[in-house]
Amino acid sequence: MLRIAKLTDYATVLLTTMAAEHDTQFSAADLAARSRVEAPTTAKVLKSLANAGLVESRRGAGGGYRLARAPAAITIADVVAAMEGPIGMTECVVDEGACGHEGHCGVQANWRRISIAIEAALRAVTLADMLPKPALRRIPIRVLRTDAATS
Amino acid sequence: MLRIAKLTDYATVLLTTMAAEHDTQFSAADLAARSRVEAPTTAKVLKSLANAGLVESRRGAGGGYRLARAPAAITIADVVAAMEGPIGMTECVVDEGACGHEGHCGVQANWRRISIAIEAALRAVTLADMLPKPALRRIPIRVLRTDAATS
DNA sequence: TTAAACAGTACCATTCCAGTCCTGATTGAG
DNA sequence: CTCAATCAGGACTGGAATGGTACTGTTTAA
Repeated sequence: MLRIAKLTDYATVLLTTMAAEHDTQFSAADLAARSRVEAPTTAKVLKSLANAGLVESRRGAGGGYRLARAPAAITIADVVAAMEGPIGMTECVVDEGACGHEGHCGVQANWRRISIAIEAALRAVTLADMLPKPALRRIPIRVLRTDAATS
Repeated sequence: MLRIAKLTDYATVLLTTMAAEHDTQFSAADLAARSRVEAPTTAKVLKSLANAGLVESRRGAGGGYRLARAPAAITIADVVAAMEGPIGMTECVVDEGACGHEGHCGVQANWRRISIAIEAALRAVTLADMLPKPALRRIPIRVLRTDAATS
């Protein structure tokens, strides 16, 4: 568990396909065929990505979609946020005041810090990294942790 | 989005309550009252936690629950796994072979690496860290990233 | 023997998600 | 100017998952 939505997964697949030729414009149907994602689903995902500004659309005959930025400038955090809204592990991280326990909840602040760490990890990976030429590299990411120690 | 389940959130609240006096035994009703989580929900969560081995239960009159290990030895990754199953951002990370796109999917391996990074972040935070005495400390976590560079 | 307390299961209502379809607006080409 | 290609936006539906709740059984201490 702790899954991203399927549509978010499809979004990464579609965007990665576009990133492979990132100044090309693709029609939704073309992208669906290349990515092997169902055409109606592809169209739905691309609309969301366009609304979020990750891809640019051109309407009309000869229209299509292209990446709005360079692959290295689009992060997985961007994609998740575009498809699912703001990243937050608990409701209270995103919708302040939505949880009746806020006054006496001891873990709220800690979940907020964890959420920030997760988002940082997702922001460290870009579409360029997702291209299928995997060679590994380890990079250190700073993760907030609560502990009785100095900053 | 990218939420943990509410029950997982409740689990952290209950466990944190227990961690505050971690060699004490609590009845489910007592914990519910202290944590202000509904009693039936509390009972349900504690059963899951007991099955996962994070808490130990004693049945019968005078029974109850206590932490199975020291708070510093129980991580948020443990709690999430206990409540929601193995941590994985996409289905194919957890259930190999469940996705029809496995042969031609270029992002699968990268999602696996991202999932591992997320899990590492969750494993870096323990119940002891969740106790409401927040003083921040930054620690570096190694996060796998795919990139055209050396290992 | 009895009451306290956990164990296991089953159930339901609600919400959410994935997938599809339809209609409308825009644009290039003939 | 007309038509076809293409995106935009919204509505709808079936199914699954979540979250709560309740009921029955088992164990244990007094």
